Amino acid sequence: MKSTEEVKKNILNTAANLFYKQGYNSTGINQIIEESEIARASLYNHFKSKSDLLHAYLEDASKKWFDELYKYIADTEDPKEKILKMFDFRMERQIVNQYRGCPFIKAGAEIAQNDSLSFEIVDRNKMTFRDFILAIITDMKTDNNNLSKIEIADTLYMLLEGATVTASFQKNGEMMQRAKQIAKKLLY
Amino acid sequence: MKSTEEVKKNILNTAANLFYKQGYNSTGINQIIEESEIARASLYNHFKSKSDLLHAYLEDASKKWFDELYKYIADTEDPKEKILKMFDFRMERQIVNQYRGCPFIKAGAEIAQNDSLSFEIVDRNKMTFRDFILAIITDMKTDNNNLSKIEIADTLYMLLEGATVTASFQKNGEMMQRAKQIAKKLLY
DNA sequence: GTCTATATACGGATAGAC
DNA sequence: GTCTATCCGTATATAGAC
Repeated sequence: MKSTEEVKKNILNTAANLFYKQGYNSTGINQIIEESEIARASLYNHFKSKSDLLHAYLEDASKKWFDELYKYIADTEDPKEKILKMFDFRMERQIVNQYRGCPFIKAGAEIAQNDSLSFEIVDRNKMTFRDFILAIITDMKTDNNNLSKIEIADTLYMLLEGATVTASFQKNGEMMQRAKQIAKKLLY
Repeated sequence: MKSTEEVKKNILNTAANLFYKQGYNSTGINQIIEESEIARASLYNHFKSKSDLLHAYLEDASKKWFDELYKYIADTEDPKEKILKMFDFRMERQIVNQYRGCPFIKAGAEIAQNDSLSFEIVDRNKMTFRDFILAIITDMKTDNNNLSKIEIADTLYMLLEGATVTASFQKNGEMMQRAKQIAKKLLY
């Protein structure tokens, strides 16, 4: 009925949802196989361990995250508007996800200190995002002779991360709105 | 030999270390009682459940965190220097703790969505910190007529949170140093 | 490749002796 | 209040049939 590749995708999708919503450590293999409606050994056929599944999830989620971001700002031309749209992008995601916070930071916060591969994937995600912000800033005229373009990009990046993490325990988007207003003032 | 209050403190200290270093979900009751060298039922005498222990840990750690911060900046008078010392404070802690990140955000990232008490404690910790920054900024002359004092405080707060969380997956303090440089430029 | 059955360890929590 | 013994559920992972 289902191809082996579909089985794998199915497992990955189920795991992605559970890992994000419940957390990695709070999600058991049993629940994943149950909700995927596949056999236990099928999971271990496609992924050699639970942490292997975590790595696959993080890689896949990161790819999808950027795909969605690019799509979200695709028809925005003005660099400053592009930046502000990033705030909207992350705010909308947080609303949809009931302020569970950034999936990558969330995963990074609960994995063991020796799981360097997970940290690496999270780092790559965040630094790619930071570089993306910087690339947009570079295309921009700024009269902020106090901060360099790199510093502006870093500030925007940290505003976004700081605001998103704050939203995750406040369970509202107030700080994200404030961050956007600050960004607006920094840019204009 | 040991008073009942000492037993409780002992359990709390052990749990604090393990919860922060290994994570809450990765730390079992068994390990806590073993390393505390107390009996299983003694733990349940002092704390009615594992999550009760978590709440006690978060409250206690928050109190100690502010105690240490106040001590750290006690002999600094200049408001701007006080702010910069906060960056140093958090950087030093991250070095000591091998870049495990902020204990409150770390806990907030792995607890269940319905554990509202934990979120509340984390939120109180962070907003008290944000208000403390704002109080210092209020005492300050700023020529930044672009951002209001509240916005400056929010920016500094988010720079600190964003940088600390970034350090936790990069496993170095580079972004925290950058954040401090940016803060310096924002303040002077 | 997918299945079920099972191995083995540990999770949180409680009962009843002292 | 502290102790040990134990309950029951679930954890990750593997073996062997089909």
